[in-house]
Amino acid sequence: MTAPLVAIVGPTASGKSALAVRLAERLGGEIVACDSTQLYRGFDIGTAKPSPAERRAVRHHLIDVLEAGESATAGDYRQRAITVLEDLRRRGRLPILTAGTGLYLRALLEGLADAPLRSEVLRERLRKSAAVHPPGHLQRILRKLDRAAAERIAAADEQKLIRAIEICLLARRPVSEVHREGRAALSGWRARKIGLAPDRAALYERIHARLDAMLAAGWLDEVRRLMASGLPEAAKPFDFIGYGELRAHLRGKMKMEDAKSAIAQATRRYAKRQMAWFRREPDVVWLSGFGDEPAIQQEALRRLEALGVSPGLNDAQPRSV
RNA sequence: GGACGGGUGGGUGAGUGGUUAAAACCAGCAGACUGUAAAUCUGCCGCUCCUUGCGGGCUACGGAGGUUCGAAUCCUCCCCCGUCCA
Repeated sequence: MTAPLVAIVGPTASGKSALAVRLAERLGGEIVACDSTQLYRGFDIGTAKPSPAERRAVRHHLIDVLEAGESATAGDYRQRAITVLEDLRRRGRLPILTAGTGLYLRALLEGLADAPLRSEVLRERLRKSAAVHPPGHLQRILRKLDRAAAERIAAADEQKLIRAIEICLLARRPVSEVHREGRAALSGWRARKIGLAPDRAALYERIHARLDAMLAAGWLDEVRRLMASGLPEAAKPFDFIGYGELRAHLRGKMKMEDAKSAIAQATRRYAKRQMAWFRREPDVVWLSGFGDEPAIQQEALRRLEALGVSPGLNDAQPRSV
């Protein structure tokens, strides 16, 4: 017995939240954020969390579930999401994922390999060792552990090399082998994916307009408050787009004008990376427009209906597995 | 009017006779990515042709001439910008 699940994918500022709310109201659904930044409590404006009004209108999940000091992982996200999905299934509600973080969506839908969790101790050792050795050190280590994996990862990609070495060492066998054993895809659900693909120039305009709106909504005060709250300097969410720049500005290290253009630029690049990722996502029904446009919302509803997702039917559709 | 300094590819900016379509950085474009993913990394980045090659042709370092086998690099004049002196 499988039930439908809707996933809305698309770049930042493409209107995923607005579309999700609309679909949830029409289809009897609840929203499950699939976004690595909205997980964090307190970082609200810059991560473009759904508005209080939207959150009142429709129930949202997996927003504000972590403290700033904690750090999210794809595996952890998957666990939490599965728990939420089971709850929705029990209550006969349609899950609507708003997916900005491609890796998390993939981790949920396709699963992750049964690989060891990250070890901060080991990572720290590797990082230190890389710092005192000539370039290419990590790749040489990985080459000894797993030649194929070493060839796939660029010598400069310290982050991925460390993860690969970590898996080899902790699992006591090559990463390639661990990955080859496959991953446990999500079962019991049929994912129906809607992709938002607005015109590039229009998207960039939205990004700029949204940045102004975020600042007008008090983003800077939010950052000031977060800084004053005693969070560690290195807290993960300060790496999110905008938070670092605004913090630098508040410390007098960056002019507001420069901070703004840096934020806009980082956001545009982020949007591009999201588009590159989602282009490869299988079985996406692409709509060329923004999720808050009525025409796009109508089209999304039509297409979902064609895929067997309709109002009132979601908990009643018999399915052969 | 005079004395210097400077004008380089979308931007910043190296380069002072040949291995230079021109360093580097930024921007831009494309891409990779199975536990940091709003992260991390890679490629391309004057135009054009093809047999896609450490391939051919064309255009390019303010403008016009000149020197030279060869010039972004040297010379002459002109234009523009900056600083200083009148």
